[in-house]
Amino acid sequence: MKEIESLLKDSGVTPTPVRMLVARSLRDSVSPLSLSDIEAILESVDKSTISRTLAIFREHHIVHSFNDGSGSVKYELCWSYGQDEDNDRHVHFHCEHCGKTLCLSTLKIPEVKLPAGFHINSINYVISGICPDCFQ
Amino acid sequence: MKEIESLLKDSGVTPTPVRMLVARSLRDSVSPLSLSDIEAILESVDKSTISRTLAIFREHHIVHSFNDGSGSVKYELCWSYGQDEDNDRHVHFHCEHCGKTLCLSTLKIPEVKLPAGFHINSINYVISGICPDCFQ
DNA sequence: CTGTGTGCAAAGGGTTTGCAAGTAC
DNA sequence: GTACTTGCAAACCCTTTGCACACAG
Repeated sequence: MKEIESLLKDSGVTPTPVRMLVARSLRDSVSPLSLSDIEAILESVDKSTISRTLAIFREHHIVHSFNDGSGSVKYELCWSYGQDEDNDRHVHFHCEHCGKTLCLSTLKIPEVKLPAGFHINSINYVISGICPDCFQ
Repeated sequence: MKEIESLLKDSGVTPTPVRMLVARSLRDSVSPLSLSDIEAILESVDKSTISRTLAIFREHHIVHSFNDGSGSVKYELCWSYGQDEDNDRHVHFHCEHCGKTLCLSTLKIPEVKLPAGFHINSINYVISGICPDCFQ
């Protein structure tokens, strides 16, 4: 597992205590987290600071964000940093019952052939439904 | 082109003037619209009414909504009403420059094979990038 | 008279910004 | 001292809700 501190440094971000905490929360979570998820985990850190931290992380491609339809944006670490860029293009599953968003890292997003002239930055592939835990 | 009035009636929704206007806005737009897009088109109609109208449309599967990452939910008519359900599972493209979201109706969302136990309700496939008009 | 539909104002949630105090170099 | 980081409060955007009036059957 990559060291959080060197991940930040290598990305050109000063590893302050708060930034380490935010990055560690994301690393230790089994699923992507929203700003308020992180706020709940790091009780002592202000949400505005978390917001700014996540913005910095995004600019430096330490995290990527996506919208799972839950109403709040979710963040996860870009572990593909420095590797094959496509490593982070995987499918997410949003459970409409428990509200969790799962990261199906083994499922790569199938690409489609766009008409000429479109330039792709990122792809958001979210499946909504009921997860195995919630399906009785 | 299907008549708006019969679309509403057939779906069990009373075709009031405001509802017709909202449905027509969606039908006449080349791209999916947000609540505030519709509010801007229908200057005289209150946003709360539009919000309630869209909620009713959603319940009756007259429109479907999705999140393009722009910050506001986009709506479009379900033209596949009464037909093959998968007709509406197509790809969207969100331009990060002009902010428009295009509906690539010819591109069906490629499906992935989920592990057992997941139950799919809907799939959201949005590509973000620069559209041909904005790419110099 | 009773249902339903609508507009206005206000509240709600999620996120960001202004500003001032604190910290590191 | 200078630049960066943080917390608090307030603002912001988008959407929904409460309430009262209007209208149709």
